[in-house]
Amino acid sequence: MARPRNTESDAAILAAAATSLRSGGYDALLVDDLAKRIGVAKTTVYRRWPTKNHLVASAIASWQGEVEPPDTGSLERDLVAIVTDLAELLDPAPIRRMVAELVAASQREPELRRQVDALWQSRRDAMRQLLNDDESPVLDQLFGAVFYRALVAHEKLDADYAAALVRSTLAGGR
Amino acid sequence: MARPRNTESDAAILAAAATSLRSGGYDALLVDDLAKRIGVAKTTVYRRWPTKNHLVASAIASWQGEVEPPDTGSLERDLVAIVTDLAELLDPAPIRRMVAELVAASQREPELRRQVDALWQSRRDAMRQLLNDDESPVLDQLFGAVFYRALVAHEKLDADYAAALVRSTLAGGR
Amino acid sequence: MARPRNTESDAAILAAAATSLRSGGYDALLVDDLAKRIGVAKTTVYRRWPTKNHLVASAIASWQGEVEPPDTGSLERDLVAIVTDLAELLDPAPIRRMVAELVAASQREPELRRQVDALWQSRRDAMRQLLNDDESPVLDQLFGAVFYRALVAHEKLDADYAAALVRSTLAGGR
Amino acid sequence: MARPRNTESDAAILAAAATSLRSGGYDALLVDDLAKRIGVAKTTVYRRWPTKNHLVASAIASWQGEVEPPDTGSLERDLVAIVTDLAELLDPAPIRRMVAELVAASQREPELRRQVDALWQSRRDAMRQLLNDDESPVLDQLFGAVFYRALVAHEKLDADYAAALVRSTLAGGR
DNA sequence: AGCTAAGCGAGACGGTACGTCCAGTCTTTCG
DNA sequence: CGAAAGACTGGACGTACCGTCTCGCTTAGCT
Repeated sequence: MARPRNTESDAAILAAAATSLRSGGYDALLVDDLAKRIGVAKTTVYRRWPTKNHLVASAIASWQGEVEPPDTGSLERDLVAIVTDLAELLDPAPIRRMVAELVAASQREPELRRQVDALWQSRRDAMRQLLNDDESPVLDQLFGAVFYRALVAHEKLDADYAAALVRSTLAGGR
Repeated sequence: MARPRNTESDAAILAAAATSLRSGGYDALLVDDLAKRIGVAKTTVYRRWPTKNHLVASAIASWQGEVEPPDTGSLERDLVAIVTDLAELLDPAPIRRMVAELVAASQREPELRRQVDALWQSRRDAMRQLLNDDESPVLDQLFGAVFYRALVAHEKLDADYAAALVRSTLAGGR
Repeated sequence: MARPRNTESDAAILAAAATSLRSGGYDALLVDDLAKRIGVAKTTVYRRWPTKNHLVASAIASWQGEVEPPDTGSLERDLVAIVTDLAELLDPAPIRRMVAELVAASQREPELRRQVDALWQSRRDAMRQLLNDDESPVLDQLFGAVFYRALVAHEKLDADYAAALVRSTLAGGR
Repeated sequence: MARPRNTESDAAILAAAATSLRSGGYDALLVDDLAKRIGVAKTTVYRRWPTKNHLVASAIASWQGEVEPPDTGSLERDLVAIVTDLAELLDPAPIRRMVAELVAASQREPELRRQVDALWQSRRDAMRQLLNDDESPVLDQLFGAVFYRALVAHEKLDADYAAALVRSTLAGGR
């Protein structure tokens, strides 16, 4: 019944936030600047996201399309598809940096956690469906390895690695 | 001729920093508070560490216990020992929070990265030695799964999980 | 031809405004709160009064009846009647506070000035009529003394003072 | 033992505050601008005065000139001197505006009141001494008339008026 | 009876200050 | 020179409140 929120503002803010994040990471996103840049009042930002952190979470979530569960007929090929997609997503340094910030922020703020978790949800769903086992640690092994190389080991992530990882996981270590 | 530095201050600062980090992570460590709490001038802190980040790095480095490579005669038992150790280390929420902060900070600041990496080095070395293969993704699968559950999936980490993870990794998924 | 304004809203708004003003003065009157409290839209307030200041002026004016020029047959008694009335009006601290705000606001905003001036007009008219002299500073002396004690000197204002003031003014100082 | 406060900053801040107040009254004094203008961090201002209001109070207190009690041998001439001085002080519109703001603010904040009262103190003292009567309403009549014309009646204040006012006050109305 | 202009509740919006928080640097005095 | 104390710069954050705007709905009164 009241004046509806301007959905263009939502989009503009998210877009601007994403741009800032990509360019210089978390610290490059200044709420004041962002608002000024897109011609919106700071209050309009804070009405939508109570905190810079919340905005960051949304910005990332927004730039992430849904992931379709692959269906190549082969479990291995399907797994490779999913893992490769994630690996290539997490390879660029700016992305690693931001994902790391998000992971940290999601430990601090429960609200944010939900949004960040949602980021990976479709990938998890696709994987669970393929594995057909709700308990198997295989999901952790595959996704974990990718995150681990991105955030902890600082190693390269590409299609070759993804393939090797899936192969190793399916075959077992000795 | 000049007054020597008070080495007790070094220790006190590191200890206080570690305490803060454990309790609330990176953001809970405020240089001002820390100095006041232990009765030291802020300058005394900054004379030793040029930056909060450097201090954090030192604090972490100081508390990293060396991990002895186990030798039970069985590869699986050895792996379970290492993985269980890490899993139990990363189970408590405050630790997760802080590790997440460190991971994020280490993406921001290259200097910090080296120190944070050093934190896990002895575990990596032990694992590499057991695996006897510098390229195998198995290390990523094991450590990655543990970090993943701690930081991304927010799931429990205990000895049972560690054992199941090792078993799954060695046996292979199907 | 169009829907008429709801006159009950006028009254409710004025009443609520007066209450706020009495309780905590100018700063205690928040248009948002006021509207919410009485279940009226902010626009309904602003349709009637273009500004918080205008509303404040009306609120005060509304609670102030017209002042009848007294006619006791004696100039002194008439003057005492008028001055006592004003003095007793301006004695309570909340009123002083608000009058002070109005005086200040009327310096800022010419529009408001007219309304605030109107507040005192009937008293000025009555006085002028009694004095029968458009130039005499006596009006300033009488009204001025009362305002001065209320706003600048922070001294008591009661019937006794009013009588003494009139006496002194008529008699002259020495 | 610690670094002492920079007393020049105190003075510079007060001077800048006074300038702002004179130019446009209370609302023209913006803490941010002020700090920027004199090359000081906002925190340096807030370290000294917890609030804009406190700063305003100090600024006013700092600029109050002492008034010497005149001694011409004639009561009337002495009174005219004092009243003329005040009248000419309060004639310019910007001053009226600011005085009105101060009067209002001093009703709001007790701390401020003391400082604002001090502004007029030496004039009151001089007047009391001349009148030689602690109770006489004559002081209220004279000062009150001037303030009244400045703040309520919006009428001219000059030496002629001051003389007429003193004459009227001494002679009595009728 | 329907059309229309305005009132209304709800709340978004632009704008502008305010006061707070912290990192890192600088300055003073003492030992 | 080292250390304690704390002032200082600098810059972002989130809050508060004003006055305007835009919805969708309601209510006269004119045709």
